[in-house]
This record gives sequence, structure tokens and C-alpha cells, in this order.
Amino acid sequence: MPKAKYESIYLQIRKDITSGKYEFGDYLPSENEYAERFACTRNTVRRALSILTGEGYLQPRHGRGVQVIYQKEQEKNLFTVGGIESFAETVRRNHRKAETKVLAFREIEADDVISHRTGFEVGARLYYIERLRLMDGIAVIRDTNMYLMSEAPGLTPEIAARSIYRYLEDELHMTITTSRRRVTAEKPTPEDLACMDLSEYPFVLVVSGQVFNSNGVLFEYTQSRHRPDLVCFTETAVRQKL
Amino acid sequence: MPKAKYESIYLQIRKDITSGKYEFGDYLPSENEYAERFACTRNTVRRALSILTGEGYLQPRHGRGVQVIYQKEQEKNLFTVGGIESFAETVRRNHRKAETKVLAFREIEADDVISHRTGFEVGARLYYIERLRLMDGIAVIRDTNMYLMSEAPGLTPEIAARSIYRYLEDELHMTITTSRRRVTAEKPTPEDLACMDLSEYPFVLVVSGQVFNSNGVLFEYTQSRHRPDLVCFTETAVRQKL
DNA sequence: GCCGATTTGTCCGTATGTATC
DNA sequence: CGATACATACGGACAAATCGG
Repeated sequence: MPKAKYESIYLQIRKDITSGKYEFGDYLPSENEYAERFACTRNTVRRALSILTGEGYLQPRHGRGVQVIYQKEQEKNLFTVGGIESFAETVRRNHRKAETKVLAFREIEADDVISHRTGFEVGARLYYIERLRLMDGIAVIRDTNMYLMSEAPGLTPEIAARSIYRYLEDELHMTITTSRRRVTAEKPTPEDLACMDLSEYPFVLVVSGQVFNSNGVLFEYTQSRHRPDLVCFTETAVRQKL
Repeated sequence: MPKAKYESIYLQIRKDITSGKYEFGDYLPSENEYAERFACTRNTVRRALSILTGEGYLQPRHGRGVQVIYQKEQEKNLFTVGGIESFAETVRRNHRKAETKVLAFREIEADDVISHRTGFEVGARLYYIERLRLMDGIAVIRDTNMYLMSEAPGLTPEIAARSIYRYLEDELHMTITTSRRRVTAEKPTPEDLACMDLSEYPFVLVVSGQVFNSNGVLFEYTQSRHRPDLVCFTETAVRQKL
């Protein structure tokens, strides 16, 4: 699957870390040793290591070696925004029953209001999708998504009810590269109140973001309005001077 | 100040982006042109560009060029967690008056409850600090921090009232590399209610995290409890295969 | 404290592949 | 098809930090 050499090295070392072969605090073999072992130059090893460093797995220490700082997380909250976990996966992990209700599915054109909020160009043709996410029959998330039709053609309400990402990746062979997210607390809108049981929560946590594909095209704008007690947002930040 | 060549190139290009010289959607000069302009190899240019890509500023497009995908954020919320902005900087950016009140300053030892929550080893000697952050006289954040004494010696209440990070960086010459953060919504504790004006907000947004220094040592655990209307949490995730 | 070996950090120059126009 | 631009990889050189003898 991985065609680039640095990528297969990256995958191999990551597996050694997540499988527990190297634990928190351990030092990896030296770059020179890896270079020999993988039959490549030190530069190529360093590239793989730099990705792992950027992902928070490793901490290189000048003159000493490269240390593992990855630890298995202790998950408590239901929804972990920030990872790559989808709604369905999250629900499954918690042994609940997932359901998705499509509230709206339209084709629209971006006007300047939409453009300003989402980053799409004025006049761009978009799919506009509203969905309600239910867990064990309780509405917990209200999603609004917009997809650039030229990049994600062929979307249907049926796909929206199942998994849009599976369609994009498996059918359209699209790969996602950069995404931006913002989390804010907002007062619920009438629509929020109509859809979700927010009786004791006078706020919703709003996660909005843009997603770019590997062509560098902004193709998705997404906004998820969460019941505040169920969401958890995680981040790993690295001073990336490597 | 920047000693490494790639770093000064990084800073220069970033400045060109944030200053608006290049806008969202524009293409940067080619790597070869930059290499000539900065009198270095394409590799060095690529390194600077790769950092900017990892930070969400750029989107390289194979065969075409490198596109700017940075947009000036529409800052509505006061506090942007996720960036590297300190409380004082945020307040200054909003032209407000900052104040920090130290509520507690103790030396403690990590028991197993603390250890489990923070990641410090049992028995580790820690500074325990509680602070209240005031903006224009209004309490908006309640901070609880713990620092590993062996890595951050010499902390005092006076330093805590000013800037701990300035002390760590300037006096102890410590550099921060990796940090992990979690954001959750929680019911306010009696302490929260006593310290902050939360009358209309039955929730606080809790940002907790671990910080590693360049020695790879977990030296800080931090928890900030925010009034929900004032915080904004941003993240840029990149599938970093660059 | 010095020296040499090891290890990571920075940078160069070059070659080749692949996508776009 | 050729020119341009980014992507991958090689190999080498020297600097800087660490560690053991």
C-alpha cells in the first residue's frame, strides 16, 4: 500500500510504538542503525521520525537519541473530536446504537454570506446537508455540512444517511489532508431546541471546520452542534522545528 | 535571533502570508525561485515550507505550486486556545486590562489520585498553583497548574503572579515542545462559583493538558476553567505526509 | 577536565519521478 | 511534447550535544 519508502518506515516504527515494543521513556535505535536496517539514507529515516515527532509520538534529544513519549490515552468522554474517529465509530466504541436522520439535502449556490463563513467561492455549487445524530434514540449532535459538488459529485441522501466519508474515500478515492476546527460555546438556536433535548443545557458546543483534500481544494465545510455534556475535544501541539 | 537558515526563511514567508502580501488562494513563488532568492538549496526552502504546511498556512499542489490557505480568523471570541498565545497576550490583543490573582501556592507530593489524573509519577515533588485570571476586573479563567519541581525549580508566588512561562524560558532556558490538551464542558464546582461570575452559565469549559519540555520530560499539568462565552478553541490537523 | 566516539541537527548538491499546463 | 513545479531519495559534509573512559 505505501509506495514511498519513508512512509513504510514511518508505519513500521509507529507500529513498534503503539504495539508496546517501545514504551514511554524508551529510546529508539539510532538513526544510523535504522538507516542500515531499512537500507536507506539517514535523511529518509529522519523524515519518517519527523512525522512521528510531529504527531506527538517521539521526542528527539540532541546528542542522546530519540525518546518515545507516546502513552495510551485514557478515554472517558464519549465523543472525541480531534482524532479521526467518525460518529459511528465513537458510538460503537461505547457500545451504543447509532442512527442518523437526514433533515435536509439540497443543492445550493454559495452567496457572499455563505462564502464568507465557509471559505467557498461565491457562486460555487454545493450540496447542503443537515443531519441529526442519534444515540440510543437520543439526539446528541446536529450536523450541517456543505460539500463542493465539483469535488464530491454524486452525493445522495442515502449516502448521507450512511457515511459520506466512506463514499468519498472508497468510491471517489479522495484523501483528506488538512482540516481546521474551531470549538465555541453558543446559545442554542430554535432549530437546536427543536431537534435536541437540551432542557438542562442552555449552551451547545459548536465545532466548525474546513476540510481540504489532497488537491488542496477546500471541499467541505462542517458544523457540528453538540450537547455539551457528551463531547470532548483533544489536541496535540508540537513546536515543530524539525 | 533565528540562527538556522530554514527558520529565518520560515519566518520571512510566514510574515508575507500573515501580513497579507499573499492571500488565501494565491500561489507562492516556486521553490526554485525561493532557493535562488534566499541563496540556498531547494531542500532548505522545502523545509521552511513544510513547517508552514504543517501549521495549516499552505497547501502544496503537485505540479502546480504552493497555495496559501491561511485566512485571517474572524476573531469574535476573546480567548483562542490552541495557538501559543498566553493569557496576557490575548488580553492585550483585545485592548483590555489583565490581572492575575494567585489563590494558592503550595508544594505537594503526587499521590496516586493526582498521578492518575496528571501523568506525574507517584511521589513526585510538585508545585501546586491556583490562579484567577481577571480581565478588566472580571474573573474569566480559573487556572490550576502543577509543575515538576526538579524541572522547574525556584518558582515563587511572585513569579506565578507575573508569567511562569517567561521565567521558564528566560531564566531556566527551558523550551516547550509537545503539549496535549483536552476540552470538556463540566458543571462548575463550588470553587468556580465562588471565584467567577457564572450567574447565567451553568457550565465551565475546562481545558486540561500536559506539557513536555525539550528533554522529553512531562513537567507541567495544567487545567483552565473558562467562562464558556469567552473561549474559542482552534485546531489545525494535517495528515502530515510531507 | 580533556578526548574521542556516538547521535542528532543543519545544509548542500544531485538525480530521478510525477503531475500540471 | 516540452517546460515547469513539486515529490522522493541519495550521499556527503560539518556542527553541536552527550557520554564514557
